[in-house]
Amino acid sequence: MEEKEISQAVIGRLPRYFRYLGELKDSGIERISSQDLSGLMKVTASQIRQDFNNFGGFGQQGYGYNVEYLYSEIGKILGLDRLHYYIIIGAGNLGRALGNYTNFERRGFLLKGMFDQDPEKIGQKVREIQVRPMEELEDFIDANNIDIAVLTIPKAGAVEIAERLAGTQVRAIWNFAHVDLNVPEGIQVENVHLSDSLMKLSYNLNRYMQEHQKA
Amino acid sequence: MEEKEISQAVIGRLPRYFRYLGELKDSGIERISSQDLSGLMKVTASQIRQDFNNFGGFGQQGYGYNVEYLYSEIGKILGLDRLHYYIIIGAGNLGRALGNYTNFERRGFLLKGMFDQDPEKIGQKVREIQVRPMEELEDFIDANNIDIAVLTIPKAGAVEIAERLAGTQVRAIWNFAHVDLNVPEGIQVENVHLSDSLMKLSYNLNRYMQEHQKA
DNA sequence: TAGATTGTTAATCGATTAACAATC
DNA sequence: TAGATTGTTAATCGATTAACAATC
Repeated sequence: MEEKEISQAVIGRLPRYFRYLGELKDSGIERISSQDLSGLMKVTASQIRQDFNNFGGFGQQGYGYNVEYLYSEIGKILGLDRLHYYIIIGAGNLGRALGNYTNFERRGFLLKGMFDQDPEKIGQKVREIQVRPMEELEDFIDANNIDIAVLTIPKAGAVEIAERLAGTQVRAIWNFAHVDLNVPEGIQVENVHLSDSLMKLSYNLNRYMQEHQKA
Repeated sequence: MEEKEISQAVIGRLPRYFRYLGELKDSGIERISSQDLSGLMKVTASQIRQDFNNFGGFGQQGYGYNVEYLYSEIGKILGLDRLHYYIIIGAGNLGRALGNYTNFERRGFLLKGMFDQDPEKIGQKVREIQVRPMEELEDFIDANNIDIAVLTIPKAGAVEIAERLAGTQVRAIWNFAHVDLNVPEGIQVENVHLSDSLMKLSYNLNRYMQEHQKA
């Protein structure tokens, strides 16, 4: 069933290519060589060509890559050519912040619902979306063709909610809870562990200061 | 000046070790072998031992690792044994969400100030912290021993603000703006590109669906 | 002591970079 | 055609895993 199986290292670089190509496109640039893109993005031209060739040849010898075409192809690879309906579970600060972040809509990610277990929060509005009680989760997912769930609840409840989601048609969880979810294969999980990221920054900060004998 | 230079792959795993060890500690477990930790964390025992040995031997043959000791050592490596004062630049939804996230305080990251250029936002409060105008940035950093700046502003202004920060004592930028900052070496940048993360999830979701011929 | 488990070296695997023939 | 630049193979580099001697 598997195709060639692209490594996650490559996938992880695609959004950045997509961003740079979008900017090139917006500034009216028609074509670009791997060499020029390399200079811009500070990665090797070799890596750029290898990465793109994982998906078949997008370029042309002697010419380079057509910016608009490449942009659109990478968008397709990333699944941005179709709509995704998502819900946010957890209407706390972070959940509401993400719910208000309208940029995702531009990429085809449409917020359909928000959920929380706190009676205080139920009924509150984020943009046009009303916060719903957790009891309605499964029915709502069914009725609204939800395929992505964003988890912005404390770690305590996250594992259990992930299990509930596994029983629905949701096939992707964007997990902001600071815990590793254990979901059946077939459900994709992308973790955003903010405190891990902060600790990494802290490590690099402290190491640099030590190496340079700061006060 | 460089020491052994630990790879970022290893650094990236430290916070997760730290989290698991904290949980083990909290449940009263005194010691653990790389093998048992391996089962728990779903990484190889070999990798665990290699990772820890980058920093010198924390274990003991025939015994394993003392949970409390290892936890505290990794904390030190991550720089969590000292206080970090940080500011948030950009008092929008995300900035306020992060400002309200009190868990960082427990790790020694103390929010000292918030900044925004929008006159509407200036004076607003997040916890005890009042949002300040951008003009006060440099003086405030100086006066309050800030070493970390969190950037939660739109990409348009981020590059310029990063340049301003480069002239201050700030030595680490936690960047949520969707743009690559160009700072002098010596300033650490950790990017959290949420839309990149969402696109990665989208890729994996779509690939899986295609492979499994969903409707 | 015998058993367990680390620390560390060696082997493997995968990802990145270099090189160059194919070709526009 | 000559020049440019890809696509792709080969070489290198780094990270992960396996193996085992050291040692608690």
